[in-house]
Amino acid sequence: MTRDRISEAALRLALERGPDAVTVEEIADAADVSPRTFFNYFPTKWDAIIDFDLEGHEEVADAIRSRPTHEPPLVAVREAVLEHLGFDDGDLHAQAARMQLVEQHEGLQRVFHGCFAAFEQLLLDAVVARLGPDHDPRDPYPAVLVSSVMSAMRAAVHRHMESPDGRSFAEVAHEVFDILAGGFAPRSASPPAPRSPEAAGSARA
Amino acid sequence: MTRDRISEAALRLALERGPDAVTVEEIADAADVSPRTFFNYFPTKWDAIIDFDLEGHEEVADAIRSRPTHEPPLVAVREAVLEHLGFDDGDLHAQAARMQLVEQHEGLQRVFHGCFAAFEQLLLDAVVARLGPDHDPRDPYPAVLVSSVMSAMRAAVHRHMESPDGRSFAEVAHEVFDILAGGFAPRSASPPAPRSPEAAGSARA
DNA sequence: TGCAACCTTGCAGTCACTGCAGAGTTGGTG
DNA sequence: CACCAACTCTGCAGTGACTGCAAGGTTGCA
Repeated sequence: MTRDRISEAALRLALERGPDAVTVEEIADAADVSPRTFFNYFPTKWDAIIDFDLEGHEEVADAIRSRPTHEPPLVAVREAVLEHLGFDDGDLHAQAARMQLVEQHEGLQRVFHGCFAAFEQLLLDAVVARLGPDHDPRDPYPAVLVSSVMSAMRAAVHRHMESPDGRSFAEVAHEVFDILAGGFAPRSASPPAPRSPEAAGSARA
Repeated sequence: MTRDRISEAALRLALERGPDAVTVEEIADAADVSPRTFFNYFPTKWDAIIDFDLEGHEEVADAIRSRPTHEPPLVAVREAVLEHLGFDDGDLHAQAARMQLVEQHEGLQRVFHGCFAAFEQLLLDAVVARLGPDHDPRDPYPAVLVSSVMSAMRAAVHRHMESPDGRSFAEVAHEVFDILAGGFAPRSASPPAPRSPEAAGSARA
């Protein structure tokens, strides 16, 4: 909870004055801890603002591992991600604020991408595990798959943040997964392709 | 050339002692400049080690813009990237050293991903431009496409660095693009799918 | 000779971040 | 109650990254 107080104060102050205009000392003050304590919880100022927590994400990796082995990798990842990353609106609101900051600030962008990369590594391990020990470790397929999924999720989050047009996050996420699964085939029209009901639950059917 | 001397010294020293054990002052000394001059060329120590230069990459973006408009976006990006990112072995050798550092060091990883993201933005702008002004700006397709291509390139670079088994970088790059174009379809076997000659030059044919 | 543009530098200062060692709780054990 | 171990928080001192400013040197051009 000390951790939460710190990251909360960090985000709030960063939003108020901009990330660069906030010092660690001020964040620590606002969170009622000493500057030294700040660094017991976060390695850098940027990490406190982003407050990326990998613990919840390990569930996703576990979910990938426990999907039926006959499933194509993309489907397994898709289902695991969509099931366990069920962003509720509360999350989304805080995340939206962070996103806005991240977009504007290069230092934050770097940290943000780094955090995503850490998550990516978790997923990659899971996908590789699914493929079995006799799979060629030099095969770039799993890495490309996982990276692309992460990219797609990033795009979905952005897309959902920037223009709140009523579409749920799940809808956008499904759309981007369809783009991946379709091999980036050119679409006839730009408006979001309506998804057939059975496609939504394809892997479960 | 001052810039080159600095980044060269930075990379060399970082390789010798590890990135954390090198100070800006030492790098500046090794490059025969003052520490202050160092910061005239690079905003941070990590940037000097990575020395990511966007200028060359704008060519790729231009190439995307000038591909025939009837080409599917993925093909246009693929051809533009493969044509202009023709890593020669000299580049690859220096890059390999950097990669090795980046893998081991989290701070460097962050900067590295940030640089890639900047490149990504260039490509994204180009792809969007190709789609024309009447394209729905909220369509996540271009972002997903470009991100995935970048992911694939990263994977290709890693793959090519880690296990030098004689395959050229172009071969690996083609393979990862095929993975994207195939919608991540499960492959029957893991060994790298042999590519037919005409597929290699597909878009040019 | 003088001027303008550019590169380089020193200086002073702020702030991020670290290792260490001590102080304060808390909870369990004799 | 006395004792101890574990944990959290804190102060301090120190290193090093990074910035703004103002000055010196060099080049090239009128």
